[in-house]
Amino acid sequence: MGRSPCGQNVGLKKGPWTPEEDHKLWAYIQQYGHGSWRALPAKAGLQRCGKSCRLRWTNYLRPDIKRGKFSLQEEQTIIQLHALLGNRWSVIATHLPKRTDNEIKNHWNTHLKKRLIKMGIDPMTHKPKSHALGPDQLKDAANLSHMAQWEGARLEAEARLVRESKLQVLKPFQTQPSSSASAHEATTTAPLPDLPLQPLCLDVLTAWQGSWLEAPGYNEFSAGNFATIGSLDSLTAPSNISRKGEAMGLANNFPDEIEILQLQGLAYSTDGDSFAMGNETLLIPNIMEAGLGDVLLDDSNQLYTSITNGNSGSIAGSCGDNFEANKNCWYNILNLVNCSPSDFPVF
DNA sequence: AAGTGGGACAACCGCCAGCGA
DNA sequence: CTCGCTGGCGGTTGTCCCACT
Repeated sequence: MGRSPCGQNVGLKKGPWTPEEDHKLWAYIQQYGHGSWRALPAKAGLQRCGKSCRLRWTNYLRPDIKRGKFSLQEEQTIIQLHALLGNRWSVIATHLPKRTDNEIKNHWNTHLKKRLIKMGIDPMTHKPKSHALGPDQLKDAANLSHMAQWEGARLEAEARLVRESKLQVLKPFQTQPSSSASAHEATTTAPLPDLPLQPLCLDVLTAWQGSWLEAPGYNEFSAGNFATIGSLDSLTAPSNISRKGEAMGLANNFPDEIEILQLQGLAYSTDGDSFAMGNETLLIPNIMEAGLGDVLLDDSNQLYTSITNGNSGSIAGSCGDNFEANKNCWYNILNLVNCSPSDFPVF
């Protein structure tokens, strides 16, 4: 490729950013947007490579970043998403508004990983290190693994949708340099209204799932129809999902991203107990009909409270809102949601 | 006061995918 | 299809700070 690595160019500065550099970068992006990161340093008068500027902006200077301590709920979300997705920090970050993937990754490595280890839980598999499951538990674990597989795919698709919907929302206005990394096509200084750039989160999906479940005719989206989509890639690719929706004559009066989300919900819900994808037919426990999103974040944004409301096998009792007071439930979920992506050849 | 070790977090590096020419 | 460029991602390293000896 012939491109010299960032920082190896003569005269380019490395290491911690100074307040002056921050101000230059901030001021430039506020005024012009970042445009091409490669060209930005020279234009902004910075002795840095473009990549360094981009990282500094996306991980630190961006105004839509929340800094400071992670809340308990954020930590629980990270752990649960990590169980589903593994080290896919960017995907996890889309479900934690205002947190960057780098921040989440650091927090995992320095806090959460160690905490899980202290609790005797393998941070990679999210399994207790010495724990033998009985036959019933193994069955539940297998079911939940399948569910986790689907949920992982859905979360990834959501992350992609968040990125793309942000771009779509920004397009008519071009750029608000301070708004987010998604403004990376930005080159103009057109003023923008405050846009709703919060990542679409699990509870949004839950809400939409609720809406389509009540909608007439949703049962038409049968397992057979869905199976024709074929591969997981085509399932999770928004464009394909969108086309599928059009082909099925679904309502067009929603914004694109909402329609796609609705279809994602449909992808999860059948009137039967199973649907097929590729060569695999999945059995879906009742809990699946509510979506694992309900497990992660219910309507009140509390974690793990609704898993026990479904007929989810051997998970008994009720997880309350407070983590400390409900460690057992927390352990149960960790025990059963064993869904390291590497376990799933589909991925 | 100086040295040391560890924690926390910022920043860098290398790889990869997507895109346009 | 290939090539080169760009930006994104995940893993790793560097730096700072603080507690402890």
